Amino acid sequence: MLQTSTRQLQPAIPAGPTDRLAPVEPLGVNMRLEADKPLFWEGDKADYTYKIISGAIRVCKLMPDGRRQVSDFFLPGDLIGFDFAGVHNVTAEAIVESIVRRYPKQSIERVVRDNPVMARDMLTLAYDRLATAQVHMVTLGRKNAAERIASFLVTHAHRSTAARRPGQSVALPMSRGDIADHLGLTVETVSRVLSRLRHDRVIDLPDFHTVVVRSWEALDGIAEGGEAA
Amino acid sequence: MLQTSTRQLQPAIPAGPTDRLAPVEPLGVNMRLEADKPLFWEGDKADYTYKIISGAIRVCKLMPDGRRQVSDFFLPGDLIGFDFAGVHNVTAEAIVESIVRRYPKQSIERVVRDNPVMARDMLTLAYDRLATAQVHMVTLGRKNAAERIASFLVTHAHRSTAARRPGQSVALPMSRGDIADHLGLTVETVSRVLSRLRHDRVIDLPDFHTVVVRSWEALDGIAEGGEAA
DNA sequence: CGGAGTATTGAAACCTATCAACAATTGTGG
DNA sequence: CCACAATTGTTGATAGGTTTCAATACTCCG
Repeated sequence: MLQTSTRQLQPAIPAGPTDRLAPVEPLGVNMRLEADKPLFWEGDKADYTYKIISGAIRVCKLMPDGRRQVSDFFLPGDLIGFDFAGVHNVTAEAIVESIVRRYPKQSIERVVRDNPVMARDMLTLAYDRLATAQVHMVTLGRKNAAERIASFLVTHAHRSTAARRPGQSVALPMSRGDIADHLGLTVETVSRVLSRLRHDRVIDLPDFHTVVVRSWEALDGIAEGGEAA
Repeated sequence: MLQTSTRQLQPAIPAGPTDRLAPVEPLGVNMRLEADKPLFWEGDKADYTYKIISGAIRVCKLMPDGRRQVSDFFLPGDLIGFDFAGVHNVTAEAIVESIVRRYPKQSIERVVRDNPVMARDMLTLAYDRLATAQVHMVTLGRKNAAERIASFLVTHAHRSTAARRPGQSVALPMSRGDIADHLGLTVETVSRVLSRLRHDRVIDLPDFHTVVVRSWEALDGIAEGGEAA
């Protein structure tokens, strides 16, 4: 289960104009994280919040018998670990070698307390996350394998790539297993559906970690169950 | 698909000691909602936030072809509709005849802006919701039918009932269809699993809307995949 | 009492998981 | 640099759990 790869992603969002952490930026410390190394574990005391500078992070929960659910993937510019309960309720791990900037939660909370605009921003961020989770619950609860994969590709592309033109290449830093655990499928099913999408000329798969989208319309249609899945 | 029942739930949480809305309480207006009537629709402008006084609310999303995912159920004392994006991203409907107290979102935002404690409370609330969603994603993505039903019963009981003793009766205001759409199953599967749990002496089903838990240990075990599901 | 809606139960079909084999890739060390 | 091992991904055959289709029972109300 260990990856020893050293492939690395370039930051898609350099710093972001809407950097909500500007006031605490000087308190941040950059950290380098090797592939598959944890940023924090579920149950850990939540003393820090992190901003992803480069790389990619997966956030997941484990069942006692090892079954895993990846709630979400995070890319450069994203903030994670902002758990207000004092304890992380998910585990965060690097997918590839990543750089994250760590901020003391205490200082963030202070800014939230002193700065109403910041407080509102943080609330907006929290509700954005919740909205994302609600959309993903539809995927997990009501979509078939093809619809799940198509939804994932569209969503992930939307987050990681600005353009959306035919032939657009989308980086998939995560493994098939990560995708499977995100979508409630097995690696075999993920692989089969991707192969079928390639066979149907919807996508190309130049290598394991790249998807070239040939038809966004087809992908959108499949994602929402509009056409033959 | 219409329920015409008039059964009604008594408030389990009368007002709550941790009533976060105390400062805006006077601005609230009570509303009565018939069973199956919407409180708001996905896409509606989010001008109000609501506190459930009595009854039960389901929050859901619909796919174009009618497939439905119920993200969560809410009971007396709960706050809903606190979408900061300005637009509701889910639909909320009464399950049974309910009383909800409506607050202008504007006034809540003002309190959040002026009162740091309130801001922090709202953030905590938002992250509690996110944590709940993350737990439910494990259920949707990685559990089988029996584990899903058991998880739901344990979670719902935890929210609606203080006690947790053998023979404890738990009210299920929602229909089998609501439960199915919450757990990513069909009504038939929900019915079958409940029948099986009754046959296995884990629960009793005196009527459609009541579950008597005979063994919490068994239910907990099944929920986490600990024993034969 | 009757009718509509809801819930239960059964049989068959289907989608995805499981098991298994193989291919491709990556990393290691001679 | 190449051979080898380990990991990851793909593809095939089969099995199994849940859905689908169908029939019946049960409630709630008019």
